[in-house]
Amino acid sequence: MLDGRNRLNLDGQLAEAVPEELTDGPSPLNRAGRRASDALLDHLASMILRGELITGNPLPSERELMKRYGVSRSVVRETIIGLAGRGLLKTSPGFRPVVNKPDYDAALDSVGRLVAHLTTDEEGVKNIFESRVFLEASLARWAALNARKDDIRELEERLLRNREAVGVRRIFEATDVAFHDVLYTIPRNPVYPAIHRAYVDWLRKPWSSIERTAEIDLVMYAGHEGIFKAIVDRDPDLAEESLRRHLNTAWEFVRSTFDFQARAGGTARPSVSPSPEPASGQ
Amino acid sequence: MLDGRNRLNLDGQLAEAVPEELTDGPSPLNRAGRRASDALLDHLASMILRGELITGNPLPSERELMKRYGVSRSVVRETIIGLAGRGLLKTSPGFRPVVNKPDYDAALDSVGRLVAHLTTDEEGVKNIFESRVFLEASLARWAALNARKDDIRELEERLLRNREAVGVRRIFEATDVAFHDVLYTIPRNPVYPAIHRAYVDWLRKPWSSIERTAEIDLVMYAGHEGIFKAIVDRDPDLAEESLRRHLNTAWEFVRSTFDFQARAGGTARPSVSPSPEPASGQ
DNA sequence: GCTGAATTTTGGTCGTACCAACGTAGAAAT
DNA sequence: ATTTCTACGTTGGTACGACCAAAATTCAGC
Repeated sequence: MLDGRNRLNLDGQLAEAVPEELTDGPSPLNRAGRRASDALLDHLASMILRGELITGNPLPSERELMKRYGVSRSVVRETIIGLAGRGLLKTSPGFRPVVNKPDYDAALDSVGRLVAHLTTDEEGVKNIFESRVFLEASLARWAALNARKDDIRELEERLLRNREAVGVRRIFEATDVAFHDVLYTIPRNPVYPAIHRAYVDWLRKPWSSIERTAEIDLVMYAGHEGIFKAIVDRDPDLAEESLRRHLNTAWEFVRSTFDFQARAGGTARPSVSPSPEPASGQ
Repeated sequence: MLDGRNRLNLDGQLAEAVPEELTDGPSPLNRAGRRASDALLDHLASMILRGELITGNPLPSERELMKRYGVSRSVVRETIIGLAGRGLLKTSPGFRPVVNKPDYDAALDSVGRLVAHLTTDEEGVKNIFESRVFLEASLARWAALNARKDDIRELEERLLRNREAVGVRRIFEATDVAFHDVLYTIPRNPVYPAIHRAYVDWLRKPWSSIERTAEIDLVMYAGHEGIFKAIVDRDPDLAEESLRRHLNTAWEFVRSTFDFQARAGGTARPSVSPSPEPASGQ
């Protein structure tokens, strides 16, 4: 029996919470051109957001849902896809969708998919990167002014780890990110760490394509050290300045990679397809 | 006639751009558990982002698409829903989906749907608001250091308009937003104005529920004036400080509204169904 | 008890069918 | 000839049934 296992905790709730929209009459267009899948979507979305569907649990099977709500499988599937698109479900082909209550991370993540396309040209990456420098510089300033002792201890520790990783690409990158991350946690607002993860994610591609040598790592590390010292010295202007300089240096490396890749894939549409040729069959 | 109207310009392109994934073999699961709708989605997404599908134009009919790509209607529909979820299409029941190339605004907008749920409690609003204060304070500092003459002229003009609107709720709010908006445009990075619109959007609900009197408007205006003067005087610290103080004052008003509204919540649908009754069956 | 084969369930896709809302085109009326 | 009305085709929304292959589950055999 699979009674209490992969059935979520919605055996009861669902049954009665079924919106009238989904149960009224035969099955034609539900009132006012509202899609059945939209109604179901709203319903499930609401359940997820209210915590009635536990995060991490799989959704009931599609066939179960269609029985439960009296809709066709098409509707169920479209609903699921819609929810997934909104970040309320994680789907992977062949598996049950998993409930994914959104937090700041999920929110940023959903932008990510769009931002991804904005970061295909240098212009887009530059805009994003610039905003990052701006924010992070402010965070550095804030840190210099407000960091607690344990914040500084954490910063120092991660700085050390970064030092030790010089020359070891993967680890250096990780410790690099980890160091910067402290800056985002100091204000103790969950929004910032989420933003940081988002930045790292968005800029990962161009970032990871930059050259890496022990010398370059050392330059980067030196930047971190400078930032750290300025914060320890409680010098906001210097902290900001150091961080700006550090990230701008990094940007130079990133930018240099664009001179290469910026070949075929221009910004607008040089478009590989030579001409639309409106004449074809049809 | 409907010849060149609601057919987009993709008669030619589509035909040849069809990815092999969608054409190979009979029709079982396309390689590696990849959903056909995902493949189609990527394909269309790419076309939209590359401008091959013109923004504002309707997509071809579903039946047309299924013929074109050799997939079933289910796949086409699921693709469309997926694209809509990503903000690449605007759909309204009964009408053809409309191409909607995303920009920073659209990106932020897609987060909005998720953020909306995070702003239902004071905690969430506070986090968001705090991040706004932080960013805007930095922008004020930046403005004090780098604003051009015409930036300052613009700022002054909007400050005046704001002054004139004291006491006239709707107009005051608009000019208020307009004033702040200048700060976001000064760095000349399209990301910031988008962020501002997003903030305004997210915080609109709690914001618009605050009390409004001529006196309060005057306090707000005074805040704007202080910020403006600090920027004109090229005093970054004062500019930042003024802005912080200004927004924190506003926050006090916002916060006071939570003591009231924190009743039923009433985000989406006041919903006829009174309560989910978390204790039923199972 | 644990591994592996047999079986059931489930997601992915297809195809067909029906409804209601439009829009078009042709027929009918002015 | 212009307008009006009606029949028909198209389109999006939904339902149902059928397959396949990959999971999940069960069961047999070691």
